Amino acid sequence: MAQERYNAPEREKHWQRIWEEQQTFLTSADRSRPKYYVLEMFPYPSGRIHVGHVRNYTMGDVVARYKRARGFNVLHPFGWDAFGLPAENAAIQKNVNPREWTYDNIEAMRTQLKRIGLSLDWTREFATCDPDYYHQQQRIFQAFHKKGLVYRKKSKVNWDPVDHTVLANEQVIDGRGWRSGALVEQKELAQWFFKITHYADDLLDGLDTLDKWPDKVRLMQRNWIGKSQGLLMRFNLSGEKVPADFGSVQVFTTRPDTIFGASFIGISPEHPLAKELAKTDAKLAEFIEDCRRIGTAQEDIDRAEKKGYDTGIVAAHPFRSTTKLPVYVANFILMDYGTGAIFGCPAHDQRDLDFARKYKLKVKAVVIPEGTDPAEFKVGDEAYTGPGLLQNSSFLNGLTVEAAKEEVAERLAKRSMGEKKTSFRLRDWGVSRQRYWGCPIPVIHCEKCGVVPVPDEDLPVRLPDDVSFDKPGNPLDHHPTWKHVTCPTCGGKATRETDTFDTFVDSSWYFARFTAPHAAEPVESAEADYWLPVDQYIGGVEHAILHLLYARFFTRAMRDCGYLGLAEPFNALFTQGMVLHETYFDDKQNWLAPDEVTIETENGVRKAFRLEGAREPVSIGSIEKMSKSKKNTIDPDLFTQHYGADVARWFVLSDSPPERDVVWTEEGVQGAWRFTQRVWRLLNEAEPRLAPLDAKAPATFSAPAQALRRAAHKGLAAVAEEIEGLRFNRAIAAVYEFANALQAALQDKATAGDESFGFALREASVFFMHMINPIMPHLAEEGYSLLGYNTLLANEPWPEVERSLLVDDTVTIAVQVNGKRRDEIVVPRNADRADLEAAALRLESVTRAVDGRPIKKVIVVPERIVNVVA
RNA sequence: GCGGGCGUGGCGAAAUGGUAGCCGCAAGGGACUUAAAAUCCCUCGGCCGUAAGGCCAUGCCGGUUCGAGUCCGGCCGCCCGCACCA
Repeated sequence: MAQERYNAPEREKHWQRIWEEQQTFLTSADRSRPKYYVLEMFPYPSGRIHVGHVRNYTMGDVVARYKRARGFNVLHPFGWDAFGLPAENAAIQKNVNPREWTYDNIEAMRTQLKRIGLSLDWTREFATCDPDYYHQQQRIFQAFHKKGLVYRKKSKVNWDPVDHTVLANEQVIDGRGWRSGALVEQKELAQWFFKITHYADDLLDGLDTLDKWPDKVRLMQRNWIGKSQGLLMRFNLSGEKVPADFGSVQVFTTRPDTIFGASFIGISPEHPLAKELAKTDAKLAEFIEDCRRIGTAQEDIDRAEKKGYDTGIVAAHPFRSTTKLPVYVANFILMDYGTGAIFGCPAHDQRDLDFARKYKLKVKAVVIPEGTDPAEFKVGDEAYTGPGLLQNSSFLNGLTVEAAKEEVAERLAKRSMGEKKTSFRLRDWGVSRQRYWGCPIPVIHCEKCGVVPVPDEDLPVRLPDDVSFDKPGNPLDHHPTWKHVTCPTCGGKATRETDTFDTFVDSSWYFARFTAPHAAEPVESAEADYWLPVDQYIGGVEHAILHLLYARFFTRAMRDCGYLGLAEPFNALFTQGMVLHETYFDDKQNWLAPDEVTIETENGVRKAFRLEGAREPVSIGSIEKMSKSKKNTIDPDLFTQHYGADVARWFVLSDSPPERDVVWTEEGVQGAWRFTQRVWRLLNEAEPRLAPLDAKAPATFSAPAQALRRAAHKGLAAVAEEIEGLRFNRAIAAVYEFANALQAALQDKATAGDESFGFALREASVFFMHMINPIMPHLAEEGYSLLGYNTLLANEPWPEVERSLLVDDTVTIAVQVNGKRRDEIVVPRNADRADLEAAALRLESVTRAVDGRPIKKVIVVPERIVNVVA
């Protein structure tokens, strides 16, 4: 064929210009069509897009383009999660202004993203650091405050004494600040909290309605909320050492039924009683200090041995006055959960058992599995936590675990020694950050009036631009003038709150703001009511808990403040996999980037060589998540300039299911690139043979024409179905399958001069462009234009398939003998059971396999299988 | 430790309880070419067999079923999440 190669980079620019000129992807105000809101999690503007972005945004774009073609009114917006630490780090390291740095990054990334050809409505773009956005966020805070959903309390933070800054858990490495290396201190600071626990039950119950979320994510949220029903029990204390005001200790338990198996009381090292005792007990103080040194990291706690300190105090058993329980301070009891105190029942709790064995405490089994002889039942190294009947338990003997729980609760309640209590693991959301680059918390601290919200007319509280990062600590705090204000209530001297919001606050309502991004209110009811919820939300599974839980909380809180009319923001959630790449390193353990090496295959073994210099051999490492530190990244921008966006879009969705990780390989890219060229070639071969644009459908189709039509209609239907299910890899397989059929049809000499084939070929070619359009929109427009159309494919509706062409007249079904496949037969689709049975029994292969045995029965499943049982 | 998921060709993968391996990648052979690239055609799970055909095969062992990659039970291995949560 004489046609030129498809010049993707050049043609892609062309079509992107046309789309932009014609405002093709502007959100329509048309309310007559059903709406569809597709959203991908917005990115942090780091400065460069990476391949993971390409995959994430392409997935959303495929859905958006497909739904548009299906007649939906689509909202597909984009924005920037633009507050956060990296901007401050850049300010410190490169002496740039965080605001300028951020907006420069946004500018650069927007340019890169536009080269991907995403069908976004860019008129709705905003960044969370836009004063307009954080202005509205401050107003939401005031509304939450008024509603009682916000409060201030003292809370522990990781404090870096050198940098004068609060550190996130991940910034504390081996107990030291990641930048300063200073030993991190635990410090109490007054912090702002959102009362997410107010919605704990609702957030939990709501999960049941989210049937289009991955079960995994729902389970993670359920565990995070961690609801448990239990009992608060009071134990009276006695002993010389009992401090004043500590006559009793409150314990939370989910196993009150095991009370007769109790052998000790355990309290957290941070429990008030422990702290009080430590004042006069130096050894205890030392023990508590030791516990603190274990740290808060999961790994450390896991590795730590269970340890306790006997306080010498004893607690009275509530039902058996002769039993006294020693009170231990124990390192495995968390102050944050329940009451920070437990009663230990070693036989039925593994941790208690480990503890009891170490300190030689009594282990008494009080629950035994039904049907087991109590005399035989022994607790060894494993606690028994299953169901069973109570024994050795006075009035509880013979009861089930459930009944015993009730009985204990009732008896204690009568004596005011216990009450039922539901506990949640979920804690209120601390939103204060001692940082500059975030949304200012709009309150003023006045010596006379206390905490005063900034009045609405004074909002927004803007971040000052003239900040200095010369000194350690929060620039807002040591800005010469910014924090000094007069109190809005009394007019006296006052200071601004210098904390800013956790950036998770910014991302907790942006999806709502997109429905009316320029409104003078946080949201515009009519718009929000029309567009919300998001119909399809797409993003990384790393946000499975925090971001998604906070957004669900915000939606409820905003509903209760009158902003929104719903509880659940995201109807369907999809979590996509990461993009991985092989790694390379030299003998000095220096990582090498993919474009610094060349791969050659010698005797079937892949070997890597350094491209520059002496071509020294280098090692091929494992396949890992693309990261700057391992240098195994691919720059989508460079890639797009060379191969085009369509190749990148096609490749990241091919091969692997979208929820799974995909490995970026040069071979895979080549395959995608070859396919774009093949599409172009096929179209150019087809074009001269197409029926004219205005040709009427012929009355009858030749066999090859009919076969092509079947392939086209089946292909189109398959692509539609797979995109609906977000199975993009399978959509791509269906396109390949159709392309193979089209190619075979074009090579078929019998079609020369066949008019009905020309018609079928036009139809098939048009369908072909529709099939690839969601994934390779530029090539699809180019091809559509080649076929003689002067409208944009992006505006064309998805063609209707003829259902009759989706089913074949004949089917091939397998014939089994005793469940083993022996043959296959081609039969009319509607052949009845008797015909199928007869056809199968006629087969020589069946006779041979039956080998003279009597036939017991024949299983016939029309259109599926015949199984002869002999 | 607890919870969840996954184990299928050389690789990524596909398969409403009904012909295991669609599609792609890699590999091998051939055509075209002065040559290469590109493209096109063929082969491609393993074993036995000249062939026809047969046997084995979805991590391992068992079960249910006419029929199991798929359902159930028990192991083994890998991955992910987490909360020592009373």
